[in-house]
Amino acid sequence: MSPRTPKQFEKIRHDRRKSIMDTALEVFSENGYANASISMIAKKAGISKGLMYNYFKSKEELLSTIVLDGLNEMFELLDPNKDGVLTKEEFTYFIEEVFKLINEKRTFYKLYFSLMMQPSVWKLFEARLAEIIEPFMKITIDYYAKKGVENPLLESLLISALFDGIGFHYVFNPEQYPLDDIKKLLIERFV
Amino acid sequence: MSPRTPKQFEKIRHDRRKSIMDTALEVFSENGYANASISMIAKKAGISKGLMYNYFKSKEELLSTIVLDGLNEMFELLDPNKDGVLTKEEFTYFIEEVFKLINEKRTFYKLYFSLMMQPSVWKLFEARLAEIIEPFMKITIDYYAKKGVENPLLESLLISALFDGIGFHYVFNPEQYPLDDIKKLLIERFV
Amino acid sequence: MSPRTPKQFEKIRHDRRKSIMDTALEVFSENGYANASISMIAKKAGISKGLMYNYFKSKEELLSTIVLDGLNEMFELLDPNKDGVLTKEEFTYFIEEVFKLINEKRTFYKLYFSLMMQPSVWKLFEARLAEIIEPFMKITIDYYAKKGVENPLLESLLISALFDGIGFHYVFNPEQYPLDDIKKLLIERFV
Amino acid sequence: MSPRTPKQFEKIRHDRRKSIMDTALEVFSENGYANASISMIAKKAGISKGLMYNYFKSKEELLSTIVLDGLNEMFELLDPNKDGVLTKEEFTYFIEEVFKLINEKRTFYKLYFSLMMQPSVWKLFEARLAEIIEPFMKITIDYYAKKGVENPLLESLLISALFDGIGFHYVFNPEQYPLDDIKKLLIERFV
DNA sequence: CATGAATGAGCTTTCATTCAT
DNA sequence: GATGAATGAAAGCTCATTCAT
Repeated sequence: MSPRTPKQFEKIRHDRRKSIMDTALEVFSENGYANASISMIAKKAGISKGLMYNYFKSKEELLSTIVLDGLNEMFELLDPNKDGVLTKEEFTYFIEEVFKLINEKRTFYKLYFSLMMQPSVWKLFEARLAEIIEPFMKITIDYYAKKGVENPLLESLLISALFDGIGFHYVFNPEQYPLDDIKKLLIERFV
Repeated sequence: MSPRTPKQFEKIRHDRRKSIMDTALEVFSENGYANASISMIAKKAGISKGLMYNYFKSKEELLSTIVLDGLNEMFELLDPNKDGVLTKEEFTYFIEEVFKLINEKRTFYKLYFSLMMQPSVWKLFEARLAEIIEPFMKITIDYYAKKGVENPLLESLLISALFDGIGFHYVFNPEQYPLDDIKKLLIERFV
Repeated sequence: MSPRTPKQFEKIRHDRRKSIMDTALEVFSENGYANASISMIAKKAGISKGLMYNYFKSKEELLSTIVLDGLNEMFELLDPNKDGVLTKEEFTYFIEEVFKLINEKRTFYKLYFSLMMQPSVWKLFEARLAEIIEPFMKITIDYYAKKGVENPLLESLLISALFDGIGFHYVFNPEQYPLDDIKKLLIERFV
Repeated sequence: MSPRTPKQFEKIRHDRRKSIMDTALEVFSENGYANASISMIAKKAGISKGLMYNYFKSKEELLSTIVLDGLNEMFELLDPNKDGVLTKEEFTYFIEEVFKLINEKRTFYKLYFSLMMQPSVWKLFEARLAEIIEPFMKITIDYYAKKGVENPLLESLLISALFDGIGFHYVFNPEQYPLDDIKKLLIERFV
């Protein structure tokens, strides 16, 4: 039982931080930000309220960390990282990724939607989201332009509206939504 | 000098009630239900907090009155009232109506989205909304079936996701969204 | 249809006043003073809140008028008005009167008990009540003294405690309380 | 320096809880439940309003804890715990106990009376009180039956009315009430 | 590092009272 | 006289945040 090394301490801190964030995401997403209390989160995470403030300096910072983290994951998942060109196969793959995202990050997505509707809160994340949406729009516009679609921008707006609309409906009623069929249809129709 | 007649009282009540509801819709929509306080609403409506409760017996009743009223208007705007058959022209007209709705009731639409994300609150309105959505789904499914589309249900889900997605994006950034162009494209593509 | 005479106006005022007081007594007694609202009373009395304030300048004044009036009635019912001497028959009659009072003024009695327990409110009526209790005590003490009871004061305290205790129990559970039997026993035992 | 141990926390909680209950009993008893505000209690107890709700989840729970606690003490003080038979000495002792109770728990007794008069609140405690009153009635009825009194139930009602009536008067004016003399008289007369 | 008691601002709601008509 | 819309103070309660230990 030698004393813990600094690295071990850091790992403990990191793990705890992650566990708080996971718990908080769940609680925020379930109850809405305003209705979720720090007490609930702390209890569910198995720590004291005081300790929470050791990891996040306010409820708002906790939220914003969660959201920015989530957006970063989104960014990574969606980041094509391919220098400009998007083939048909790549676009198909891309859509698959979007749907994987919708499905895997359902909880996050729910929170994201609920925040989006509150300008007062949303302002915090708008900029970061733009960083994700912009390349997404650019790459699809390029794709449609190359494909010879009449108005690539509109086409691109259409498919992004579809992504959000589908995500919205799915998150709202995940059990009965035919997500896979919709995905296939989308690939048929929009690739 | 002479006391107010019942008719005068009724007018006062009606006007005030309307003004409270209008203000509240704005405040709820801007801040989310949970974040909007009765104080904010009262101040913005230029009345005392107490008076609110002369008109609505709770914050929840205020919300629910606003939402049900809005859904009723939606219902009237969208109610096809055509016994079963939907021609191409009618469907075009129908889409026009939906976009008119999105545009005119922007504030309400925003509130509607934000509530959808909070199951605890949403339960209050689910039933009424179903009455609107159900005939909408039915009529579009029928339309696509008659048109010979392979999977009418999926097609219908697709277009309803589009409506919500577009509404979502438009509400979010109404100045720059090319709503009319999108509408034209939608009619071209989905009618 | 000649215009109403001043006397008629006065009668209207008097009747209305009485009706407000009766209603208020009921409402106060049923709900307790603090839980009874002016709105409830006005509605139940069939008049507007504003008019209430035409008859009583505050809720407290309404209460105090009711209580003092009730105490006056008590006073009249119990006032022996017999110059000093109290025969056995008169004492029996007196006890009959007390029980009649308990029974007839059940509602008032309930209010009276509930107020008695709140020093802050009670102070208002203490003096008037003393005027009633004092001759009551005096006359019973005299009675017992003449009868040769060892300690007339104690005996008098005992019977007045009994009156209140019985009233208390009866008011609390009027259906099952054997008021008449208790009265007979009391006369047997204490006259 | 070192963090507080669970035992220390428990002591803090226990002490504070007791202090709040003591203060609240006084305030409720002095002003009546409805007229006593949490603010008053908190101020008198020297704590913030918020803290109250760390210890009792509502005003009603605070009241009900106090009353049930008091009734339990009553129960213990009065619980005969003697299997059926009640001798003359035991009955005397029993009356002594009742008077001790009236005297020691004056504040509680006052609250108890004031609550009794408000059916809406009283319902909460009725059942527990019945547990106390029932054996009390039973044991005295048995006693009087054995003694050969003509109507033991009436006799029992009489003495319980006396207990309440005396308590009532004593609580109302404790300084001048000859509680001991009354007690002696009661024992002479009713044992 | 960890705890949870404690605070205080702000929330929803109620209601006696006023007053323009 | 009569109405009820309107006010404002105060109630019960919640919760993010602080801090002594």
